Amino acid sequence: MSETTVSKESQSETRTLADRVCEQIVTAIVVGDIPPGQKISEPELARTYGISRGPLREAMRKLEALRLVERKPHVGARVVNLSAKELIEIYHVREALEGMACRLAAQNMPQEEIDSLRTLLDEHERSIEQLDGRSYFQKEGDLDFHYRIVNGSKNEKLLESLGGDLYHLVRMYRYQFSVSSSRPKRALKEHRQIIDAIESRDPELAEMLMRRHIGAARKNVEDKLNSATESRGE
Amino acid sequence: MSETTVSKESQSETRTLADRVCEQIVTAIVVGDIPPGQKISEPELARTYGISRGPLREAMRKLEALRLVERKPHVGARVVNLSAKELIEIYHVREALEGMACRLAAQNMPQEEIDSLRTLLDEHERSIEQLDGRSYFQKEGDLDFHYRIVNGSKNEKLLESLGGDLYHLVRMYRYQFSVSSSRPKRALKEHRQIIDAIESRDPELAEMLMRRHIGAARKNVEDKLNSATESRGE
DNA sequence: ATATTTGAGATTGTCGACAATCTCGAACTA
DNA sequence: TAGTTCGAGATTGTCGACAATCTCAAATAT
Repeated sequence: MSETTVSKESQSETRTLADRVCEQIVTAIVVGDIPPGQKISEPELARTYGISRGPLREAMRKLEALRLVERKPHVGARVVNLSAKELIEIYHVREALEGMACRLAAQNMPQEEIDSLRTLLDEHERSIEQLDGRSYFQKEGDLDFHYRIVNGSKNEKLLESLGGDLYHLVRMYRYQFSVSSSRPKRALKEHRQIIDAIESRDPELAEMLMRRHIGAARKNVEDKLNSATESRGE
Repeated sequence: MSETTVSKESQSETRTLADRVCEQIVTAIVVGDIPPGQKISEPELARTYGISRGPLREAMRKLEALRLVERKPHVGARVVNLSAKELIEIYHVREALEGMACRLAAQNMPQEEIDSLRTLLDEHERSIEQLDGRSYFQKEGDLDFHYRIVNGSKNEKLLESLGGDLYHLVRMYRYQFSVSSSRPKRALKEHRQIIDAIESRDPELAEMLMRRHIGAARKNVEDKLNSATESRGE
């Protein structure tokens, strides 16, 4: 798991057992080891991770807060199964939220963070040219970029809303459908345009570019979903 | 507590003990019975509500997800104490999110919900004229309006992001600072303008009015906070 | 043969107790 | 006297067991 997408409390290594297991389960769900829609048995998972049901239940609560599992009283927990509609909804929310984040980043992001982000984009470019690192960067690197923008907005509540749960869902979707952004070079170019606008301290342009960028990603997702469903005759 | 601001799982009366207690604590925190910054003792709260520590800990997890309490491992939980900065941040997030919600509502809100919302606004007007019901509607009624708009957007993820935690924080703040919206009549007028735009199926206008409405509310909050802090010489 | 009911099995919710960790005041030292 | 160290007390984290509830298949009735 990439460190930059993880909230700050991970720095203290004396985290509680429930928190560590929760993080493990998050990864297991995101990468598909525990498939969507899978019913979760508490005793079974507790044995799997070698802990008791107490901490595991706490972890489940946290997963529920992250919208990665849904629980019904006296029935049990299931891993979420994103519908196409929900996935599109998430992109709409991101459009609004990250649009604002980008505008704020153009006002508040420190120069050093901008420089660091440019370095990250250079790494992305290299990993696109040499295809071996490709899958990682397409899956996680893109969200790293977006996370840093939101972080640069210096709006804590915005970071909570986006990073709290939406990003995990997006990550899960990408692994689940193994979607590689159709044109990584184009995405990289758009990322560069966005960081340019931020460095120019041009809030309106930055917001517009980010909204367009996410909108394009949404359209890409819609197309893939459509072609997938109609080929399955659904 | 107003029923309309509560998520749908409350319909089944066979909720789990932890969920019911959680709801009680939410109310206690929002209305200030448990003041912001207060340290929460698990055994004490468990005795207060007549339950064991198990369910109470689950309730605490849920409260943490609602951003109403903050927990540190091996230290304990405290009720959040919103800083002025965070409060303003919340209004910014609402501006972006509810702006989009309003645009979507103009496209998707069923006519019957629009009619129902107009009825609600009539009630608000009556409660403003006769001052006795005033405090309730200023505290909760306004959020009822906003909640219905978001609900009318028919975007589930949007509802989760806004209704999940932000609204509770706004409610808490209003009770805590006992802020009455400075000009309830003006707010009511703006609400009517917004619902008009939605019924006219004019997404751009609806979004613009909502953003302006929340922006004005934010400015109002900023002014109150500034006058409050400078009078205290902080 | 289909629909309804019932009951065994498993799962979740709840509880009390023990262990690990932190807090904070008192004793001690420079 | 001020600063530091140490330990008693309280609090949180973890565990295993019991009770309440749901699931689902088998048996019965129509």
